[in-house]
Amino acid sequence: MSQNTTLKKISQILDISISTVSRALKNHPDISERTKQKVIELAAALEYEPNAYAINLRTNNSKILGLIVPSISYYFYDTFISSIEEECRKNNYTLLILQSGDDTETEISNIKICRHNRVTGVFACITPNTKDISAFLKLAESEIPLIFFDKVPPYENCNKVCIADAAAAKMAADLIIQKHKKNVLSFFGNKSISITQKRLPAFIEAFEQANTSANLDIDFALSFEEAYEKTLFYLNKKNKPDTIFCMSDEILIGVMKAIQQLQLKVPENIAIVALSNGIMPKWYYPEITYIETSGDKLGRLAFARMMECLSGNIQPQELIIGSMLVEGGSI
Amino acid sequence: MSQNTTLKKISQILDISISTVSRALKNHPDISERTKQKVIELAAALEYEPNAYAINLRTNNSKILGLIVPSISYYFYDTFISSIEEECRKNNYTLLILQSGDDTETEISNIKICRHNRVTGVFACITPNTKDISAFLKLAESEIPLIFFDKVPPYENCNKVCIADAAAAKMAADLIIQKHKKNVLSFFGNKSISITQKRLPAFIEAFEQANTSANLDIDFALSFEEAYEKTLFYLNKKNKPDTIFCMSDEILIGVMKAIQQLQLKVPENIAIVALSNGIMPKWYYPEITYIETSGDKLGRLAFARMMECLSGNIQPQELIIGSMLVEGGSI
DNA sequence: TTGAAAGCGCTAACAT
DNA sequence: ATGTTAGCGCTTTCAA
Repeated sequence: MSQNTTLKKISQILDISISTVSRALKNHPDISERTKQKVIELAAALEYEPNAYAINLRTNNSKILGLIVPSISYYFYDTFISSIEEECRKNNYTLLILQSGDDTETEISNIKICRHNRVTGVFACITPNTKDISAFLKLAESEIPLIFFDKVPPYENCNKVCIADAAAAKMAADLIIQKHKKNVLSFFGNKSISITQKRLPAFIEAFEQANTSANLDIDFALSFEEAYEKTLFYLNKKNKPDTIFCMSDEILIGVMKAIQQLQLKVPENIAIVALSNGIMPKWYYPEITYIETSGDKLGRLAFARMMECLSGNIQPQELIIGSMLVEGGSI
Repeated sequence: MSQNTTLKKISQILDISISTVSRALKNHPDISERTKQKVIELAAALEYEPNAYAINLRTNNSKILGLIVPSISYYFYDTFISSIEEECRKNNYTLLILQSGDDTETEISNIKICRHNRVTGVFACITPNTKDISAFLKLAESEIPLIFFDKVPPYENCNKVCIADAAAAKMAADLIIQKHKKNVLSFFGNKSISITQKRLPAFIEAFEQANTSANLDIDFALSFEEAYEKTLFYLNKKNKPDTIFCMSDEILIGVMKAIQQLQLKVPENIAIVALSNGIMPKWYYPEITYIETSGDKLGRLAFARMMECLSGNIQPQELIIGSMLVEGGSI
């Protein structure tokens, strides 16, 4: 029933024109109070629901925002997504969430879905395999505001919203140094993604500047399984690490599995420091000490930037959000 | 640019009528090959993208499916969502994912968003707090197919797609009995949700039927924190359990945190069995033995059922999907 | 084989 | 304060 109530129907019942009904429902000042009331009442009674498609066809404003992300779950994005969702709800936008799953073809297809649904703007976090971002840039050319977040392309001329990757990595390194750790194993993610490219050098530089005698091993893991395998390997060596740094939750999971297997005590036998949005660190005992890379704050910032773009402030900008140390008991 | 290409524009350039262009693009048999080719080429060159809003306004078919779920991440739903997404992509549907976050108001607002965007159908998993499902049922009254999945309401006359909750719980119980466990602690989730109501009695019944001398403790945990606290409590008792059953991933996380804290060896000191979609059990060492409640298969089934509803097979049905034992090393 | 025309539901400029 | 009208982009019936 609510599906069929239209302005026309209301206007016929009330024997007034369609435009009067339209105006009454929008609380237009021209319309008399009496008419307004009649219309609003009837609309409520008939459960009138404006036809979003007609509105968009007419106004060219879908009030849908697209969100393209490698994966919805487990790691960083869930808090980001939740905060964007909340903002959308507050501001009467519909959020269209699309997972690309590390697959560039699906990513392209997701961009098409955004176009097809004529989204008002797009939030995008690129997959580790994304080299060619021309399909994304075309959105921006079509005047669809585009905001990259977290894993962003190495391209200057676009909107980006990132956490302070370098600063966070440095904080982690400084913490480890300050605790006088002597043999540090640090795991980073895919070398070709922006966050690794920012975190890794900052981490190394912090150690160099500290002028410490600590040994620093750097390795990479692209999945939790790989982090697990490699951790086992390192912890079975003669000169085994006293500290492991995990660039991401994914890595943390693998490292912790290996530590469980070897029955090491944290932090007595091995110290752990991670970069995380803070959900998984609480799943372990002792809770993991981490540098918070807040998806929540990042989401709010991205949304605010989107609103700015939509209201005309189009100059590409890169925004950075700070992070902070959250102490668990793992170091 | 692609934003502005319309049938009209193409028709003007080619000096033919709009309807001919429309037909040519749809490969309508009436149109000559020559015309078709010309049109298709030009459309490609101008990056023509059909206006979904105009189509929907005309045809009343949005090809958007809504998915309303308590939470996108961490636990069961991600595999379910991914498989639905894949089916949608294959079948040219857009999936609108909406999180309710255990909040009934947000859930209602999500239903409204579905209506507003005139979705073709809705998949819904209700929150633990949802008592009143009338807003959902109204969708079905408006002839929007509605398929509940996983956590479904206690209401006969609607479509449901569930895992074999009772059978899965029985499998877990049988496994524990067969391993001659003597002191079993079992954690269940919120008593007011359907899956608990199905799993709990089946679990208990399996023990009763087995006529074992084993002691069975039943308790409930609504969050991973609660599972953690309660596990600590039970494991510090004199007569401590030799086995813990976890009804969900959420509970498993809490239980495992307590086990880490107490430095118990799995399965020597304590055995674990869970119900899970299989992602988290692999995060622990030894990997957790679980009864698979496959979100993936459930998603495919739900989608297939949706397509059936859309093609007219509207009789409410409850579909159940089997589960199976996946051995880890935790019992 | 192609074109003309109506209409989906709505908004907004232009009457009155 | 209210009505008339045109048109957003598309599909589809009817006509040629």
